[in-house]
Amino acid sequence: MEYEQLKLDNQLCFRLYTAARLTMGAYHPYLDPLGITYPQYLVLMVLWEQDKQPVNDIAHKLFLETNTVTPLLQRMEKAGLVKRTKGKEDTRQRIVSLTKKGIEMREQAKHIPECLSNEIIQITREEEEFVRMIPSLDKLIQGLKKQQTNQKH
Amino acid sequence: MEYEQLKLDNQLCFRLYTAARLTMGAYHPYLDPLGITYPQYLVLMVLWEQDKQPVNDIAHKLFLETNTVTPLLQRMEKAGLVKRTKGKEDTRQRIVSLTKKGIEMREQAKHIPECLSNEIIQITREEEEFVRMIPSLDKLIQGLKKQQTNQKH
DNA sequence: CAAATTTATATCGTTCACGATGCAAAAGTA
DNA sequence: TACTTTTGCATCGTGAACGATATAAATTTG
Repeated sequence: MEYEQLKLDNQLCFRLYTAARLTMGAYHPYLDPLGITYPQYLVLMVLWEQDKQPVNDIAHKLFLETNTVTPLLQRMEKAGLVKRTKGKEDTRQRIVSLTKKGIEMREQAKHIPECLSNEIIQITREEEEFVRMIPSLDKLIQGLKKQQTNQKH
Repeated sequence: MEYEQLKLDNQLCFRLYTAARLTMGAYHPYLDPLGITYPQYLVLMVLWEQDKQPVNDIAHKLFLETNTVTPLLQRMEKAGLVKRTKGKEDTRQRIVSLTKKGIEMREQAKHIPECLSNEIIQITREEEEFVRMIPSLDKLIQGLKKQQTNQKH
């Protein structure tokens, strides 16, 4: 079986890729009414935890590149969720802060994590094994992140 | 802690999303020389396993929508990897088949899965716990897929 | 202090991903 | 057989994701 490994069935990455897409899809019923996308929801969670952050910090916390986050923030600014102001000590920075609308959305989003986890329990009849995946995923993420930032030089 | 669950740290989906992106990134050093992307690699794996499939079958095996796969295949056709011919019994179908170039690429790609799994082992110093994630991810994928196809009516 | 380098962000081009819509062929129905 | 519905694929528009590149401000260096 020379090509046995080249089968979809045997591949972890394909499963991660698919699981991530479908899980993001599961957020649709909750995010559509708020008029936001999943990546925008991630940005909001970062800002709800700590308001007024430069683009770089947000990107770093989401493991995204700034050239992904910048247009994302521009769309969110157009939607009235955030403001982007020039930094005071460092004028190269853009400090991103929540608008009233962005702050208030936290209240509406409060129950989303619980809803999602309930859905996953209902779908899979098992929560424990997903909680158990978390440390493994973290290890993978940290390792890949380190590896890939090293590769850039 | 009213908003405790609205923290990135507590979310499985964010980890899946990030792990999937970074893992796809880990394929870059192997796929760039072949001139293909990760989703194109997935399509090739589907066709290597069984040549001459309609668009719908490919999309279904990858858990993607046909309106994602169609442009993907068009790009792959332009790159000379696949041919798309009209179906004979059902002329609505487009049968996708590998070209010589597409077939030959299998030989060059043969070692990619092994390389990737070696990298993950090296990065995380542990393979077992990732292998253990596979059934959980499959359960999640199957459950979400069923749920989301039901939701469409 | 001037020049070179680094840093923070933005812009551009390409590829996904997918909802909405369109269209022609096939299948089901009156 | 005519009509309706379904199916298979394509097109369009929007929003990511990211490599490459640009630009201005800060930092380092000579």
